[in-house]
Amino acid sequence: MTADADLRLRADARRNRDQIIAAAKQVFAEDGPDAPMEEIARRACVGVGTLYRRFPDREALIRGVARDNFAAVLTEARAAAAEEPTSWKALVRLLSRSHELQLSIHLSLVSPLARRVIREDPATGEFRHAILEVLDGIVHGAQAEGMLRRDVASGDIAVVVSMLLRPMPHDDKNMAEMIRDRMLTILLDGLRPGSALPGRPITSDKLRRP
Amino acid sequence: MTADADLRLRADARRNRDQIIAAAKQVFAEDGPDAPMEEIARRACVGVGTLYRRFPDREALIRGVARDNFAAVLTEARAAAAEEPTSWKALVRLLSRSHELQLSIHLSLVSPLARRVIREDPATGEFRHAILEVLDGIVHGAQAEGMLRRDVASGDIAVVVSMLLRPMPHDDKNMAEMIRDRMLTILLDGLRPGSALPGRPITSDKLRRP
Amino acid sequence: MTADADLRLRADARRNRDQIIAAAKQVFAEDGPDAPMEEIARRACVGVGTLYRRFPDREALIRGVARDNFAAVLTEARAAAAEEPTSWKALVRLLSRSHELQLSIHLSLVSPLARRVIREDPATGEFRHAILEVLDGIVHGAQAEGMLRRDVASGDIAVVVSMLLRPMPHDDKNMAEMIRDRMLTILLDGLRPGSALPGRPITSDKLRRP
Amino acid sequence: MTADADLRLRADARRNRDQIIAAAKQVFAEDGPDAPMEEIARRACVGVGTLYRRFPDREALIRGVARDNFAAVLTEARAAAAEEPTSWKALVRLLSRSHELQLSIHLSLVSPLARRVIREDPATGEFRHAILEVLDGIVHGAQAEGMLRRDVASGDIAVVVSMLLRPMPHDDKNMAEMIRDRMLTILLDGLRPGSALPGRPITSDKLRRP
DNA sequence: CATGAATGAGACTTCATTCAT
DNA sequence: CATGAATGAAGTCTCATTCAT
Repeated sequence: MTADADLRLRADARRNRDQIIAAAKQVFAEDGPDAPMEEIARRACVGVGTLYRRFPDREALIRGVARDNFAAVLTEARAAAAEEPTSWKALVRLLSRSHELQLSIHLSLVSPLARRVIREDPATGEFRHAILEVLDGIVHGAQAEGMLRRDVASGDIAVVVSMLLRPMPHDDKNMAEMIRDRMLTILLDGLRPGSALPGRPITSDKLRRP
Repeated sequence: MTADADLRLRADARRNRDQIIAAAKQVFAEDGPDAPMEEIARRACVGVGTLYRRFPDREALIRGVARDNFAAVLTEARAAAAEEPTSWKALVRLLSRSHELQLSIHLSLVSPLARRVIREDPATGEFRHAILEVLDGIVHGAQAEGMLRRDVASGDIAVVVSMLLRPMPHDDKNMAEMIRDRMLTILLDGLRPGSALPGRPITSDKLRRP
Repeated sequence: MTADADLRLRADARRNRDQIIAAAKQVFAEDGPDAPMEEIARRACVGVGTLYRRFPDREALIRGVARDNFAAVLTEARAAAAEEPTSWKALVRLLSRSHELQLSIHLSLVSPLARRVIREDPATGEFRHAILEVLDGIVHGAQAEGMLRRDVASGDIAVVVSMLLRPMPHDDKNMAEMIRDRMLTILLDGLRPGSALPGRPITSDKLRRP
Repeated sequence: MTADADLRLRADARRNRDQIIAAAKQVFAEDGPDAPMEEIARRACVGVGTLYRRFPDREALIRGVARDNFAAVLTEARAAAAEEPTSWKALVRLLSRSHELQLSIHLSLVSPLARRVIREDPATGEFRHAILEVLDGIVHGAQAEGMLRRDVASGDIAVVVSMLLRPMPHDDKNMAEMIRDRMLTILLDGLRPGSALPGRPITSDKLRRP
């Protein structure tokens, strides 16, 4: 899930690195990607110095989080495709619970810096590509099953996912979850074969540079 | 549009205030609500001193922007309700073009500070309340017209609006617009009477504390 | 002696600016051009913020000091040329007491950063050019007087000055002064018409990019 | 060349030490004595830990470099005295090419820290003493030969050396060399018997605390 | 009142030094 | 012993806010 270079880290260094990524995910999610580096270091129980040794600057850290994150999403997408009996069910699963994905979306949504960093990182780009490929398969499958309207493509689905996974405007956990479920249903209803959509299907390569 | 106290401002002071709000909207939209105060002052063509005379601190400025913004949305919602021939059309109009609304949503989305400030400001709260009341009327109207599924309430619609108006994940203006149109159609399809939604309708008072 | 833009500064800002330059000269002379900015601010009796408002970063400060410094040297050179009865005496005066010059030399000697900044600043370059022009006149005059060997040019003299004005390797003030006097005499003796020098005279344009 | 204790080092440890000193010389020459320790370690192809095992802190490293350096200078001075046919020629040779010396001078010139460390290190002091003794012999010899003015002492010569060996204000290698040659000739001319110098000869003990 | 200068707290980053592996 | 990871103090710089002009 992480770059090859990291595999050669000493055990303790490796542990630190993971703690830092985990802490950064948390803090980024809570305070946005401008959160103080010290806060992240504290959360990871390391000194700032260690953080900076592993990630030379904020951009590198964002990059690190994004890669780890996209990698996790890819895993999740593959699992959904492999484990669900139908493509439509895989799609529903992806739409309902991709918590990892949420962070990436939040990140690239909120901060111009983060957006740029993510866009410019080739490794993240590859993950994105792989994810969209899996999604492509699911979309075509669901269309073949007659469950999904034929005038959408995996790019449309990516957008739907991103809409669903953005932070819901409610602080209450349960409420937020119910809201999300309702929106999911509305969207799924809207995704069934029905009236024609405007424009052309958003194919995955249209999102290459989001 | 603004609190009563402001009405007594001298003409030039008034102009300053408006310039500042306008500049702040721009800058907040571009750089988020943590943008340097000097930048906002510069854009408004006033000194920081003037900005601080009008808005004692950043929170006051955010408050000012939020009020102005919610007021504009209210105006827009009332216009839609008054001018469109059917409630359903009013709803579609609200969903398609509420650029003012976009900023509020962006603001309360992105920054914990802004979220708190908006939530805690009673004046903004009143605007929100008024907006949801108008929306209530539209929703009931559209349901009476048989165009809108009966298991949604104005709170659900507010959520739908917020989903649609968040920044779309694409830098190309046209692409972003097409994406939005497609999502709008999908959502409208999903909002037509159809399969049952999970949970209970989100009534407007459920969103009182967003 | 300072750039035009500075003339429009408010009176207090102007005073601050001058204090900062003066403090920076002192501190640079004592601790080199890597000295903490805070130290300089303290010496100038201003906050760091003020220092950074006037000079956006260390390079800008070095540049400011260099300009001020070269301007002073130019004044000194012109005074020597104008006030001394013979060119040779003007030359001797320049060689003996150009305390201002000392700092510039120290600066450009000691720190790669300072060297680069000084070299790349066009304003400083113009001062340097003007100084070398004055020196040219003095050199030619002294040669016409028969006091100065004919196989040197103003560039050579600039080098001699720089050798003399570098910090002498002794902490005792008086000792350092005596040492300098002795070296001055040795050098003046060496500069009188005598045995041929190797190479070609260093003309001022050879030092354009020192 | 180095203190006795070092002689007992195992061969590989010895090699490490030498690599470190060599790297430090390079790096000090390029970036000054404040250069990062890691940089020096990297250049020496050892870990920082090894560097710190050999030299407990930066001062110790500077001390090590200074000793090594002064030792080399002493060797060079002795060689000049022994190999040149006349004392004057030995003097000229010392003045023209003492690259080792250059570093010491650079060091003690540039950084207050280095200056203090060098001054306070007894071992370096002894080397300095020995060097000045050799120089004394050369000076007296040259005076006896009638080539050197009688009102100078070895301290004066040390100063002349230090003037000549400081970095010349020019980036072009060839130019710098030509400049140095010209200055050498001027100084040698000035050192021939001639007009009386001011002050008293700088004897070597006057430089004991430079 | 408007202006923009000054302040200083706080965030970022670097690096000397220590210490676990 | 060698290594390079971890630490945190210290320096750089930014910006919210106050205040003199």
